[in-house]
Amino acid sequence: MKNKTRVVLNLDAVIVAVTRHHPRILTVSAKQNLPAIPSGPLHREDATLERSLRGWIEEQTGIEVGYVEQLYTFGDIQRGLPGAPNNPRSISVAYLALITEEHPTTSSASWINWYELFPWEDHRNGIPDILTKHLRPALATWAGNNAERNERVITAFGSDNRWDGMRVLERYELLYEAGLVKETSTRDALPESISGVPMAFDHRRIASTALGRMRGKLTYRPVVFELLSDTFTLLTLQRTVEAIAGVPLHKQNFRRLVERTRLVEGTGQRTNSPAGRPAELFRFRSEVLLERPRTGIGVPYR
Amino acid sequence: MKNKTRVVLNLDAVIVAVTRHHPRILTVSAKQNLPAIPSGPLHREDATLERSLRGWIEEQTGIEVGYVEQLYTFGDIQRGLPGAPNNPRSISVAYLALITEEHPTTSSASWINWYELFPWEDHRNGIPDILTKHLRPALATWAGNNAERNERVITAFGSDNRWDGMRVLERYELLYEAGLVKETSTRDALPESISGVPMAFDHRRIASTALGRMRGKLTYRPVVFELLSDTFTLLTLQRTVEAIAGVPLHKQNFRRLVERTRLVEGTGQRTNSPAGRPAELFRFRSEVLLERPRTGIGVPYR
DNA sequence: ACTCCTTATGCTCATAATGAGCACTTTATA
DNA sequence: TATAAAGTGCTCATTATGAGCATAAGGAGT
Repeated sequence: MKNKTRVVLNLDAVIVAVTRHHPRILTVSAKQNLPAIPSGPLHREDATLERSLRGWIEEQTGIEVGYVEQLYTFGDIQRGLPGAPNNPRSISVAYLALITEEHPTTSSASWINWYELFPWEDHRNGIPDILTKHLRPALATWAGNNAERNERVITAFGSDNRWDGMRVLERYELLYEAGLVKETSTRDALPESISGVPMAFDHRRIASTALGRMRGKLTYRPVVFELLSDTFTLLTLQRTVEAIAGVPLHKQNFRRLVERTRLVEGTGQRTNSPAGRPAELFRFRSEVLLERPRTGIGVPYR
Repeated sequence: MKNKTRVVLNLDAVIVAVTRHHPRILTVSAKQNLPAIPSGPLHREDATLERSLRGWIEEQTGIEVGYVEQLYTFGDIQRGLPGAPNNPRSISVAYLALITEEHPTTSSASWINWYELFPWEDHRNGIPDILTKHLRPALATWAGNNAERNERVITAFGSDNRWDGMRVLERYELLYEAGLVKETSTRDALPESISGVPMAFDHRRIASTALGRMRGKLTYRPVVFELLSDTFTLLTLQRTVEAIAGVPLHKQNFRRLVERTRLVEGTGQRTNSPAGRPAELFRFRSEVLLERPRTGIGVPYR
């Protein structure tokens, strides 16, 4: 073996909760007061990365996370501090962690709405103006008549009737490259109300990876339930899905789907709602873990 | 910062090619002559992990890989050599790399059929006997009347009419845990014709992750084309998909699908087939990169 | 020239899934 | 007793999916 690069390994966690239909992630404050994703070390004693991760999350925040999934490993050189070239290389293994409630925050930690980071991703009330009035024009300017750029813009941002919710990372990276977000700190950067709240380091990239992954997963695995308490109403379920997916859903059809796939079962109980007809409380049928494989390109064998 | 664990980082590559309908991965020979996935270091100079990866792949094998995608980062402690407890921890960032042809192998490298590693994954000629006659019974014995084990077996191995092609890793891990594969080297291990060819370290896990990922990706992104040369017949396309997906496809429906999504376009040319009617040669329409978002759980917005 | 083999294509059909509406019920609170 | 909020039932057009039958087009062999 020749030159082994010296490496420092960190475990980053995008900790997600959905509270009152707002999808939120936990942040701590880093240099220049920018929010950052919490991060911790790999402990020598821990047999697996995930165990270390759970460990420091609980130490630092008191939260015992439920569902955890590895997201991506970031190791680009820009991550290392700009200083001496002999600095060890910084490698981050990023995880997605889901919890069922918004926990009390410690002094240094706070929750931030995912759509404050990515305002253009929230289509629950239709196509956001931010997109049509600001971002797309700005991107068009950036692309000019560079064919490749234009194609990338189209692919990532689609047109109004072709919006792929999963391409969150692609979109953020494009905005980054176009110098439209604060992280690039060019004078082209749009105001935060449009380009979203900047984060420290490349953490907004990590957050966008997480959102994209969640949206993807949603379509073929019942991850929503990791965000809900034991029992919930169907409407809450729907709103939670909408919060992640970023699009409105047709109520009747949603219920039809949920029924058909038999994802949940009713407890007899009902909510005592503040107003309106009380809703029935449901619980997740964990038997469904062997649920329908993804529907997709002509692979039969259901 | 407290105790930073010392870490050695490696980049592993599952290099995939499909030749004459056989999906193959490149292996090198490791200790005890077991096949291993090629692996290389992270070079300090390279700005991204991917660049390092491409670099050593070309150095070691002469192959210039096309499509590359990060798979997973493995860091479980068993990976480290069992020796001194102060050994640095071994971390592997595994990548999936697709190439269009089976390249000439160097002295130490050779290609191995994916289904020699996972014989139970090949359903192209119906449910394999290996599964019904050997694996499922063996798993049933292992599970006994342990409810949790049984549920896991069902989830991973389904029943004959519920087989989720994507759960390759889950299945391998279960077999591993049940001591049925050679890597665990218990006397329970089934013969290689049933349990598949063992690999060094945890490399069969990595390979299974890759297969699962490919099968998943296949259903919503046109990755097949990374495995094909510029022009190809529709039947070749179909056979390639089948090779990865591990299931047979209905020819006419497959063609209908390909047409509808307008993934390919015909060149006027035809093959001079050895027998039978010549097929038209097609090429991939790269314009389709903004192709249909995944179809799935009630997220509209096509 | 004809037959057979092999692969490519065209078309039909039943069933299921999807996206969108309209209308109406149920229950609690003001 | 209205009103708000939430739940339900049902229809309908469109598209997707899984499966089949039938036919066309070359090439090889007789």
